Amino acid sequence: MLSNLTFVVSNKTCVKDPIKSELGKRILLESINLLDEIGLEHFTFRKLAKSIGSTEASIYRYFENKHKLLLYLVNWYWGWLENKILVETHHLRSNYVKLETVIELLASPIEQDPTIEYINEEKLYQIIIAEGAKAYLVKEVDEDNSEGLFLGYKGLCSIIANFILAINPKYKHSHSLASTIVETCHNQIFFSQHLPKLTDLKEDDHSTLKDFVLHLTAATIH
Amino acid sequence: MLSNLTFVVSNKTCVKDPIKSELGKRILLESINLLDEIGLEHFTFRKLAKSIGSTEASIYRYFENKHKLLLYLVNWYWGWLENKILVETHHLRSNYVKLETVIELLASPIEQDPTIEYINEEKLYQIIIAEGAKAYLVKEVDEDNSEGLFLGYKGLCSIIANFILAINPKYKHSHSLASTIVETCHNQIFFSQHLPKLTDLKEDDHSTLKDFVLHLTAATIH
Amino acid sequence: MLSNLTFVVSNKTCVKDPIKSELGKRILLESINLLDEIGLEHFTFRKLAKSIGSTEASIYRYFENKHKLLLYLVNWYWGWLENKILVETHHLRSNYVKLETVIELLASPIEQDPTIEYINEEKLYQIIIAEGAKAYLVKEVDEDNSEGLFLGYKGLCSIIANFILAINPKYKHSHSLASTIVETCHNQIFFSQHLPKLTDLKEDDHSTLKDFVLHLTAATIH
Amino acid sequence: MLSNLTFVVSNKTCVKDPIKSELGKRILLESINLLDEIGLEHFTFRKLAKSIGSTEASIYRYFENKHKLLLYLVNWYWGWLENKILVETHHLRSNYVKLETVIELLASPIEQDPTIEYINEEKLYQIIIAEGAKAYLVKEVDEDNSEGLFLGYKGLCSIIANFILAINPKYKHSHSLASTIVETCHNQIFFSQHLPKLTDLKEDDHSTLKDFVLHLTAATIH
DNA sequence: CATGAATGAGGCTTCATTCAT
DNA sequence: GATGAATGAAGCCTCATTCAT
Repeated sequence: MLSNLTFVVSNKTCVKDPIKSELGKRILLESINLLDEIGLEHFTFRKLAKSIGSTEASIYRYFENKHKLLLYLVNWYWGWLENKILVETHHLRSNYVKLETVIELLASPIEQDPTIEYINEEKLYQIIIAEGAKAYLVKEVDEDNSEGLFLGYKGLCSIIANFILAINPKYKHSHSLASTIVETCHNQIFFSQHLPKLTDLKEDDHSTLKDFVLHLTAATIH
Repeated sequence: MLSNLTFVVSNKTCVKDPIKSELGKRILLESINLLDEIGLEHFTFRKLAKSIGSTEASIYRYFENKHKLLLYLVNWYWGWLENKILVETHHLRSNYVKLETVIELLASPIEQDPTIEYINEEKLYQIIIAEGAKAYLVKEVDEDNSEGLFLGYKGLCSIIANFILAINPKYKHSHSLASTIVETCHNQIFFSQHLPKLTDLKEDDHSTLKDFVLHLTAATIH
Repeated sequence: MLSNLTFVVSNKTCVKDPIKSELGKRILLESINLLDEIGLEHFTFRKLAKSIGSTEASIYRYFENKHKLLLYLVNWYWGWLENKILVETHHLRSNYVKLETVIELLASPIEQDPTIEYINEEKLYQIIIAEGAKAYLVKEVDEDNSEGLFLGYKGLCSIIANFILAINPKYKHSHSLASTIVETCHNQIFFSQHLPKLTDLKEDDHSTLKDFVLHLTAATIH
Repeated sequence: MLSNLTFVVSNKTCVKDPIKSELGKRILLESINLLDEIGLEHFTFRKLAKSIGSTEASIYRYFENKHKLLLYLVNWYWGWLENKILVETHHLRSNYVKLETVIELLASPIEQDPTIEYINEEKLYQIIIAEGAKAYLVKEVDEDNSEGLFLGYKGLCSIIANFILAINPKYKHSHSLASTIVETCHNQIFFSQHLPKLTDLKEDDHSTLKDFVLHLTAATIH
């Protein structure tokens, strides 16, 4: 059986892999806390350094800048999700149930994994929702892309697209639908939290989210 | 008949309405150029001041900060769109055709309006796509929301949701679907430009986008 | 008659002309003090700001970086010298006496000009000797040159070269000799101060310097 | 007969002689590459460490700082030149021809010596021209001098001065002329490469340089 | 109303160096 | 002897903002 840890984050996002040292793990832990607390715009390496009781220079040994740090976290999430999807679907027969499982996973908060003490999954999920799009909504997107920094997202969409095509091989927009599903899951939760007029979900109502996305997906494919 | 100019941008976004003075219009014109060129993160009032041949202090007379300026532009777009939708749909009988018209408008670039010389619609559309989400993906979203800075987006979604409900009054997720349509139109174009693996559209292929979103919407409602 | 002030420093070296404001003049005054005291390598805008009781940001309104500030000072010197040469030679008949006058000026410290209170000529002269060459001995020299930042030096050499050619129109290396004269005057004083084994001058012996350079020049031309 | 290798670099410039280990030689090799490529101001031990695939700490075992490293290289050049001069002149009878030989050597690029694989003579020559003066144009010059870090230059000038005096024992400025010859050879090449208005040489025209300096020297002595 | 001048604060980044292995 | 990790200090620069005119 596949384990929860069968994934690695693209190391192009970091100068040095943070999970390989105590300081690195503290950087991850505290950057998640801080990003969740103050948001990407207010987040600085200075503040992060202070909150981990270290220095900016030390953080620079791990990440070039805060954008790369965000990309690391976002890639971690994509990797975690892809892995989770594979683990939860590989034994399933029905393609439809597979896709349902994917949407279930996407529409739910990440589960806590007590064996990984340097990632707070709950907060990371909030960061993905509130800051995730900023990983690609930057002028440097093409450059980042050519460095392979979005492979995680692409991999994830590719898997979802394949599930879609397994159900309906003639559907023309499998990749678009896949990315729409992913983005919608995040957006609708954000709207439920902050702009309720833009959604029908109650705050953090993952169950309704799942209904909405599942229905939308199923209807669209057929 | 409704005119193209029957909308006003919420003046909470600005200290002083920029369209009421020459300098204000130059601020709008050049901020669109600059945002399109360098992106929100690299955009500063200093650079803007330089490119309009004025000073930062002068810009502060119009906008508190760059976030408010972005909100102004985004609201302008939402207002323009709402107005355009009303103009283009009020004479239509079929609710389905009305919704189709909305998606057509959302999936197309803004048309140039030669009578408004201080807005470059083409560039503004690019800004909406690349920076629009940053208008709400900020820690200050609740504060901004309570100041009414997202009324434009809400109004737009409300109209779309009403069209949806007119077709199928029993559909449970009209607002979620409305915001999903809007976001998807922007995201898919961005992906087509920068992350093609996440979409099936060719770069800026608005026609395919329309097909994708229209089919998704129609299937979902029924 | 020509006045002492018939020269302007190329304004490409500064963002804003420092002699046009009180703060600007204080920047000049104190940068000369500080450069003389601690040398270019140890000189920073932070230290300069502290010594003028202002901030780095304020200094940046005048000079892009310390290299540009050095170029400003060096250009001031070149301009001063060119002007001085013109003033002191234009009434002379003998070409030989003209050249002699030039060398006399080059081999002597700048005179104090009590009307210019923001330049300490004595210290500036020391800076030229100890740091002047660093104005061009940089990787950015070609870029700086194409921006016209060395026009002062070129103008000075051109004048000297013309005096040389007036004496011996057939001399093939007038520009090389001109720049050699200038560089030698500075180098020999530096050596007399710090590396006496490399010169025959006693420390700051401008009289012997003049003899040396004058003889070298005269012998070479004929 | 004197060999090409009868010289040692003053070991005061280094903590540990780099030619005595593989890493040391790599440090020399790559520091020459890097200095030539990016210049002294942009050169750091961090960059050097990266380009030799080692660490800053390792470089500190050889050199205290980049200034000492520059002094090492400059001394290597002075030592090489002194040695070369002795080798090429000791068999000559005519004092004039000896001086001519010296100028020929000074005015020519260093020859490649295939037996010394850790020094790229061609690049070192460029470094001498562009950075050499910075070895002494520093606030620490007196300190460095009292540690004997300029013995190489002094030795070189002493030899040249002796040749001058052998031709004309009554010439008063033999050391000044010697250092002027050395500096002029470097300056004129630099000017020919970057500030052509300050010289009559075509770029890297060592032949004309030789003519210029030889004539200047000969005329001055007599 | 618009602008020019100035600046406090802090962002981002690198340097030079040390310590432990 | 060489290296990997860490960091204090500082460098360089820009931002957002205010004040006086």
